[in-house]
Amino acid sequence: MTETGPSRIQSEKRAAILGAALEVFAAEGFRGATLDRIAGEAGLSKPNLLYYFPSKEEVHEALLSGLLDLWLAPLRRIDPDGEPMAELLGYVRRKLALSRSHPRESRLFANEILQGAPRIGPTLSGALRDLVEEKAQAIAAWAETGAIAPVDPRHLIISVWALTQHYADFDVQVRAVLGRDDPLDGAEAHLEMLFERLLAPRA
Amino acid sequence: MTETGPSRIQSEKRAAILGAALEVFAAEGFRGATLDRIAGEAGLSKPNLLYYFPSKEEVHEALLSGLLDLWLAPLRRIDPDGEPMAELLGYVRRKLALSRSHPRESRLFANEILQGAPRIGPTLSGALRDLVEEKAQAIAAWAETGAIAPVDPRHLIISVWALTQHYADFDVQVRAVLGRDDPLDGAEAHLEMLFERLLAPRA
DNA sequence: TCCCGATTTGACCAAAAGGTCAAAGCGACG
DNA sequence: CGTCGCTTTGACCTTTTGGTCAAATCGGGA
Repeated sequence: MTETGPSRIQSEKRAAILGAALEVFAAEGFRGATLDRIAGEAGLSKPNLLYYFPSKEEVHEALLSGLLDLWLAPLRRIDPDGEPMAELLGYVRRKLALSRSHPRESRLFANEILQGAPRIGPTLSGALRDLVEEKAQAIAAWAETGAIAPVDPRHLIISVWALTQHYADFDVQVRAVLGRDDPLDGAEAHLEMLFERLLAPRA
Repeated sequence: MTETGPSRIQSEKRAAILGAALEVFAAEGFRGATLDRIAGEAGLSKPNLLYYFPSKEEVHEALLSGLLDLWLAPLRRIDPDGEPMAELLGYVRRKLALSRSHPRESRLFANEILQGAPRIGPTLSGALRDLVEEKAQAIAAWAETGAIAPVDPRHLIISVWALTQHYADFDVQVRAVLGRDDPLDGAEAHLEMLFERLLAPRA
């Protein structure tokens, strides 16, 4: 009964495929991506790719599952018992860091949402909604005590998503406007200031 | 030499095609969209569509050209000689209104940028960049006089884009979280407040 | 070294998709 | 009401693409 995990070559090839697929799906969307291109970028042939994943759909699925977890981790780490301002600014910082470190994941997610979330729709109105509701409660409580200025907690969260993800998803446009090497540098200071001003308790 | 414009039927069919194409390109991206679907949605056959436009590329091109103009109109209307706070809040309001009235255009644009702006790339680093630079100057001047709080003008503009477009592009996600009929209603108040707090002159 | 299962590949298939074309249909104007 | 040009269509072509399969190759343990 010795459970044999996937062989070394299995994990390596599967990882290579997922890496290439992330690149291609993020850049072209699901329908625009081709197995040939993914296989080529992963350094193997199409039939070989199909040996590791039964279909294009399943490759995509493998990427998407788990993505939401990664994506929501920063929000999840908000601690209702922490110092409100620090918690929220920390959230913004973590989310922006994620955009910088995982731009392809961001674009993969953006593609899925843009297309109407055909594959993760249910999760959105399930787990996602629940998590947002939970954290919104905490934020609302903070606002009530006056620890932060009054805000609509849900729209606040949406604002964090919009502002941080934009730098990854609209990278080319941001670069065209800023013409800088790493636009994320300036973004960090800007966003920190933005949320400080937005949330600073009123006198 | 009586110039005969396009016949009534010509304009009608071309408009129908562009409408359908906007819908499909926005939802599926360029490569994901098919001529059959566009033709079907426009109420004609594929060869008939090809009678009005020489190729899929040209349909897409027709949509994209002019889109940037529409998209940048709100920014263009910022008046350097106007009242700073009113100008900027007016800009936000106009941009959000555009997201509400033209969600498909927003998604078409998002798709193009996500895919690396293969078709409007040059315009981005040309006309777009120039316009942003021009308006950034005005905003910087306002900040200098203390009429608004100090901000990085370019990142401010990017923030407006991110926040307003997000409501159109990520519509399904926003709806999943808010569960409301029209999320844009709450958004307007929220964004107005956000930018007021961000830009209100310091004491 | 030999063997057997894991891995890889070239050839192939069917469906989808962009595009062409000649012929048929239609409509406005003389 | 007949004609001529604008419009529409079905049939067809080629390329691309997701996927299959049998055969070949590889690689590590006995």
